[in-house]
Amino acid sequence: MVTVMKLKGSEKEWRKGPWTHEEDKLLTEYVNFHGERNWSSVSRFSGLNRSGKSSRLRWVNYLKPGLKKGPLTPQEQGIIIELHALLGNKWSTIARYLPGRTDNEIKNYWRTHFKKKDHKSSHNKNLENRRAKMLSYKQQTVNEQQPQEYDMKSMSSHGDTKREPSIMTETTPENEEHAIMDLILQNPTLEDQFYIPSMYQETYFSSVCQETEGDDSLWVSLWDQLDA
DNA sequence: AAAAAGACCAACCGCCTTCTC
DNA sequence: AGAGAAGGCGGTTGGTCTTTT
Repeated sequence: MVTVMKLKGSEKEWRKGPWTHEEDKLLTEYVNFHGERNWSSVSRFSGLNRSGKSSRLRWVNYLKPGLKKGPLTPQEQGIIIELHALLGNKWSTIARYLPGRTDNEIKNYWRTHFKKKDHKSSHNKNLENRRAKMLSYKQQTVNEQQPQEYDMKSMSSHGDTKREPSIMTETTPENEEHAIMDLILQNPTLEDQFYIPSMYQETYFSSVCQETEGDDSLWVSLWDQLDA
């Protein structure tokens, strides 16, 4: 059901609820002409009665060219699980490593498949241990390198325009984690390949996924095998 | 066949950060 | 420097479809 929202302190009433084809068309025309910015101007220039926030969300999650439709591949699922183990609920960060997938999609996937199931006893503990091991191990490696050797070139390779060079030189925990992740992806050591099998052993991993499709115990047993 | 439960996903909300003036 | 606006993000909700009982 579509409703109309009245904003506090404003006479403007925004339409809410599912988007129509006509609205999608208007929004697409607006973005094609004005680019992905000035979302608050969408209603003024396009005739849409949607808030800027709503318009941006619709574009980013549904209309933007290059978005992949359809179910996540076993490969993508594996990457999500492993990046979540490393990064936690940083959905937008995880999405940067999965071109064509949105943070909302990844978040929905995670909630549907894993959130409700409490694997804390074994699965989650293994993930936490792995994350700690990897960060500790890679931190050592990063500290031994010049920062410019890994930070910016890896950022650009992932199409990440948000992180600027000046920001990357700062040693915030988030930047360090990104740098570690990028370093792992670009220069995998044998140990990395052991810890992140889905990223380096495609054939092995997808065959396992196909054999055990739909079985969440795969991940528990996989971690157990690796930890053995 | 029908009701209940589960799965999936689009969209909204509120908070935080960044930008602009 | 600071206030307000805009953008971005994670959490949550609610509707629809599918599966199970």
